[in-house]
Amino acid sequence: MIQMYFTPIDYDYFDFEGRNYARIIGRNSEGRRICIIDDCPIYFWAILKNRLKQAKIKKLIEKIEKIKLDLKGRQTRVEKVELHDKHFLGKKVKALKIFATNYKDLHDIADKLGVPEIIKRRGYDLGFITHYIIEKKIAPLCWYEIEGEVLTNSQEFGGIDAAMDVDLCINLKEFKKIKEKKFKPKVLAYDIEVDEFKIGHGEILMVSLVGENFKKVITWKKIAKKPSYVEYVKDEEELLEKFIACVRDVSPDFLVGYFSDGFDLPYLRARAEKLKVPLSLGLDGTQPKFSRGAIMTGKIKGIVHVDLLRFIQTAYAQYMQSETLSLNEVSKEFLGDTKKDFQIKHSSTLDEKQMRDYFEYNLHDSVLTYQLFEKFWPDLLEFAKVIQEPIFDISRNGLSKQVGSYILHNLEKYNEIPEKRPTYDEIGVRRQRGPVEGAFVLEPTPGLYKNIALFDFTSMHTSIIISMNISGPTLLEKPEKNSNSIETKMGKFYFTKKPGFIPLLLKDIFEQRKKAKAEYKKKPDRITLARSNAFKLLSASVHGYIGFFGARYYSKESSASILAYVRKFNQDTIKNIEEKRYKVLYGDTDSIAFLVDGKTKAQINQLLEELNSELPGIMELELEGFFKRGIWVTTRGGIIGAKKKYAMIGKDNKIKIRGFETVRRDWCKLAREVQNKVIRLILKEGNEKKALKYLKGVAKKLKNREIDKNDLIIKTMLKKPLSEYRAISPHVIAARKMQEKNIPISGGNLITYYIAETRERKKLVREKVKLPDEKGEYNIKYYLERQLLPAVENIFNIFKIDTKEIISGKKQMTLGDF
DNA sequence: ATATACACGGATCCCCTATTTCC
DNA sequence: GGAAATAGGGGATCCGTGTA
Repeated sequence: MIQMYFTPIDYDYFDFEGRNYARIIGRNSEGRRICIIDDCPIYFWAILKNRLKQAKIKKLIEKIEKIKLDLKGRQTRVEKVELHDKHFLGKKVKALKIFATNYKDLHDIADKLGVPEIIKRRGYDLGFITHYIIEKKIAPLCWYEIEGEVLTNSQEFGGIDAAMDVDLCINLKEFKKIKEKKFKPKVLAYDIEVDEFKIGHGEILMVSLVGENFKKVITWKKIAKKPSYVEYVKDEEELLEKFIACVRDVSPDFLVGYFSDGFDLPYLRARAEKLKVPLSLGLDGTQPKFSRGAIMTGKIKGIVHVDLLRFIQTAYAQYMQSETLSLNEVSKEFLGDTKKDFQIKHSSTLDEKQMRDYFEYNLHDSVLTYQLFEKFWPDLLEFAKVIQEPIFDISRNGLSKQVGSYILHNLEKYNEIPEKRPTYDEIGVRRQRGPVEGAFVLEPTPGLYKNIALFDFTSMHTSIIISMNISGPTLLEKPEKNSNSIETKMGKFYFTKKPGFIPLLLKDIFEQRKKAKAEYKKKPDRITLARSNAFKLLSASVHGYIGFFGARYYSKESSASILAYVRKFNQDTIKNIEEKRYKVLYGDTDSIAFLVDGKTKAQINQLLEELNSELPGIMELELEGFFKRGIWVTTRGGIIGAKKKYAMIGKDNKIKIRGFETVRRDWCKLAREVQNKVIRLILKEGNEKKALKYLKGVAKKLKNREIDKNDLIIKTMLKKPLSEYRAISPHVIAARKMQEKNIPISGGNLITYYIAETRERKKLVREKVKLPDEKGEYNIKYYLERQLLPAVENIFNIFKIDTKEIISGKKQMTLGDF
């Protein structure tokens, strides 16, 4: 027997003699790599019909206990059956806990239970790892004092210890959770360079590897003076072998790439296959396994393969400034560093110096990836600990999956049996029912306003779910007295006031977030911040989860009700503010902007307090801030006020711009910058004259072809494969042109192009599209009339200035000379 | 494949009518 | 003179990208 402190990092499982065993790879407190083997009770639930007689239940149990199955070359049987008092969807039920030998057979056993006494069968679709973590509570990256039997050259489990490249293999006997210990994971970042982008179609030229005190570029492209970090190999075959040897040598906990699920790892595999080099990266010598599906996922046994891009996509993208999630932009935002400048060309055309730059470039990509991982590690760590799923999944799962996992791991507190995943057909039906009515947006009156106050509801959807106790299980079938009710387009819905487990769970998330936030304020550090963010993201996603057709706890009625409350509280509050004789300018979902109108700060706070006193439960309205000026414009060509488009300037001169072309990446830089400057000039001084003068200057430059073509590039995302486009828009044409030039194009590519002059008169914009490096002159008419003017004309319209006339020079200026 | 709805606005698509062109 | 081609207007639709 051996005893040690241990933290789990990666989980998988195997079958031995028909039984499931979890295999957990982790580290002990000395930093040694440990593999522990453990099992857990395997069972699912059969929910019984109401008021079954004891004798009948007993008979049923006896019958079930006799079930034996022989499938997939494996014998399986029910080992025992217990009767339990449980909850299902918030209701008390009697349920049978049916134990069996193999998790994979639970579904088949459940299929054998089609008897009238059993109304539902649940809990067989969680996945073994999730089931195991729930059952044993050995959660990722927590710390445990473990006790077990060392496996050395033992025949137990088919000689597993000999196959695994770890320091120690232990058959777990006892464990208990202990206080957190410091843990610094071993990380290796990697990146490959190739000549042909299509997976496996070209040779791998080089691969870089970066770890702590470790920097290497492996290549067979040889030059005269090689940098010290470069290591030569004979050919591509040897490059693969060397790469594998390096990974095995460093033996990292995490092998990290950027877009490596979609590119680097599949490329390595494809080349390895072609050259018949086994890509044995796994700790047991196995090759990476790729899951099918639109997005490929590469899994390496024992080493957690992390594609950072995917984690950033789900957990961070919505809070980021970057326009794309390219390694370059993300590094700039989070590290203040960028990729090395290097124009990638076919390697055969590169001279010695360029090749040296290429090495440097390749290495630096891994350096950035390594540093980004360090940056995001606290977030990955806290997410994994909060949600209790392995980092491999945490780093790839979308928000619905994360919320779903969190719920599953916390059901036991409420004695709940898990609901099943919807079937494919059920999802189809749910999707067909269409969307529910969303939030309310108040139409603004266009204009420039002074002294504005902004209120907003704190975590509005979340606080409504909690305060009004909304969820599928708390929805009442029939109206009841003393319940919460709300009118929606789908009908009137009633929710019990007896707290349901989903609102309670959400309340718990909400409170834990508050706690983490307070902790962070007291002692700001990366970990408490990450924890706070994890709870924040989780709590903000629950409403989306409830309305998501793939969710276990999907409830369209609940989603409709939440949104109906959102509208109601916002509209009622607007009415209340107006009744107090304030002029409300604008409101969107959970916010309300209104004129201060000479009132003092204390009076506004008094108003806030009054409004808050009428709100139920934990709902709260807060003062977001005071603003010196704000502008709202009309819709294009219309007279009505445009929603989701405004700009305000705070007391601190900080400018908040929402929805305007300035913040949209599918407008050219010139239009965006000019609009931004115009907005700033107007907000800062409340005077449009300077802005107009500035605009005139830019228009003149544009007409004289003095504008840099780079400022006129339009960027648009290709969102799907080229062939799927029904409307052939300019960016589709640009993408086709790129394809003709053998630049690989796929959904997710940011397409750049500009609009050029053409010899003949062409009607459609798409006929004037040119790629940035294509020769041509920019189309003055297009950029004037379709970019520059549209971006600012609505703003000047507020001041009754018609920019069209001024720019085209058809009419004398009405504002005097400047 | 998958958190939700609302909203703007460019560009094309598509149908219609009026006008021009062609034989 | 009549059919076919073309232009253009305007609403519908597609598409991308924001706000919340």
